[in-house]
Amino acid sequence: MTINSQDRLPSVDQKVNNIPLTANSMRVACSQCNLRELCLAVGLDDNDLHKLDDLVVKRKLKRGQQLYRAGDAFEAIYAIRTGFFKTDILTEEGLEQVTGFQMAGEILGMDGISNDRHVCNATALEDSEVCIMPYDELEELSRSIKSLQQQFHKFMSREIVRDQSLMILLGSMRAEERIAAFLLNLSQRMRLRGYSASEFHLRMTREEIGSYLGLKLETVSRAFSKFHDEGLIGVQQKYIRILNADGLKALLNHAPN
Amino acid sequence: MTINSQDRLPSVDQKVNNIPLTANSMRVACSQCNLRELCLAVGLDDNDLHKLDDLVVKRKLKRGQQLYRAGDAFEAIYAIRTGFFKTDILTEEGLEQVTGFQMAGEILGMDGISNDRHVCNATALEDSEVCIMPYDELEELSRSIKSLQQQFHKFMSREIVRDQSLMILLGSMRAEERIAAFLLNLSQRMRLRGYSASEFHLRMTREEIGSYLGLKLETVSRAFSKFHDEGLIGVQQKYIRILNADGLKALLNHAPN
DNA sequence: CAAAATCGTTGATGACGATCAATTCGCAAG
DNA sequence: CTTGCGAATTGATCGTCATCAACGATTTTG
Repeated sequence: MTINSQDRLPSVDQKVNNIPLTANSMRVACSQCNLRELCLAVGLDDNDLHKLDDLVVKRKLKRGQQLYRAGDAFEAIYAIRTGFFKTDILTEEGLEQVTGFQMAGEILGMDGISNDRHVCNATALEDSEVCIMPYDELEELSRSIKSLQQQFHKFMSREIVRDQSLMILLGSMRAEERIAAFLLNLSQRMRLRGYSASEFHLRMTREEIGSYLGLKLETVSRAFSKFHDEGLIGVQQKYIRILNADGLKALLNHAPN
Repeated sequence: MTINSQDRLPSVDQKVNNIPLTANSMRVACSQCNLRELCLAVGLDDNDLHKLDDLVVKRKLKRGQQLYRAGDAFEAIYAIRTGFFKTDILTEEGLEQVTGFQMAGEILGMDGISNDRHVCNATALEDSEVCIMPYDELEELSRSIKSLQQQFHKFMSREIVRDQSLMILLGSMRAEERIAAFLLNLSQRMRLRGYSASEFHLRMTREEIGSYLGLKLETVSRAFSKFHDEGLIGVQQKYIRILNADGLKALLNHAPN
């Protein structure tokens, strides 16, 4: 959680959005990205896709590196090409609160638009690659490309809806329901990306899951063990198998409160 | 909570965005609105302001009327001119979960952009007036007016940030901290609008506050009573006076967990 | 490979807030 | 004025999850 100067790339030579164009940050073509159906590029024709290409730059991050930090000047939003991230906020008392986990095709950084500064930290939980989209250029381009504008607005709105689902989870579900919902959500997002929905590696710790769900790590661990005993899931540390998805879903419905 | 057919305006004559242009829904000038510094119109010059005027229509709602419902087709976003609203979602089990309280100058409806349908209900908690901004026209106009585009993006981003603050509240604060934070937030927003920050009427019930904060109504009531006994606030039903704002703030800081 | 550190599991106990219940208050309608 | 109803308050009890603590497993580091 301490700030490591290595997390930041040195400032040299040619730069795009303050990131040097070196081996780990280079031009990339949206037109050839296999995520373009998940990403901002949805629905763009070839011509427009090339315009988007012109403003996108790639950057690689090692596990543990931060993409941006709370307080950083807001310059760009980021589309995840590969890898896995968490976003978190340090509360007044210095406690970390995780606000989300993001995977390929999802957009990071939109929280920064409101005040020209990021309000949360974004950290790679595994080696990852993002597309940097300088915000002022994106704004300009989206004034001339209607479907880009629409897509961008949909992404922002989706973030709002996502946050509200989490509010409901935090405000009305009990511990085991939250965990079940969390696992099902992850599973669903894996499926959407063509990965197995029934087995995957968690990239985050129990503590991070707990922080995200408003629970303590012990509670998360206990719920995993209980689900395991009931044959709902298989658990081996971070390797999870969903054995009975319907059983998990059943936990969500008849909430006692 | 039941759906009352009176809530919907009848369909007659000339209509804008499916709302008839009658006494309670008429044209209005952003250029002369005293909220324009809070609203989407921030930073527009006179010329652009008039273009915005052309697409905005006003609508009045009585207390208890719904502006839109979950599942409704998304057609417009709404700026509150006067009054007070709540947004809520009905969970699977039929429980109401309040997702926000909105007052003059705030924007409603942005959740609908992502799927072309609203995901929550918006209900007037007192007689209110909103500006209807048809979304496709707003999108088009914001392609030609840069500062409108920027302002709109900031509003969406602000909504994301707001939701995340609430996630932190729900995920990490105890009951009394939540209530204190809630009162201070309301107070702050009243001040911003030129009202007294130290005394105001709550427009929502204890149950709605509880739903918003992830608490039961009894817990809300008890916290109010306790704060009252400690001289932090004055409480007479829905009439609240903030007697010791610093005392309330102090509750937020040294959180035991 | 050993040592250290991080992460995860499990048990025992207790606190916070939910739940159940009774009463009071305020307001609208008859 | 009375009646009725929703909203709010207050008390008593209970359940869920946090906390404290010990141990085990896994990964990292020198």
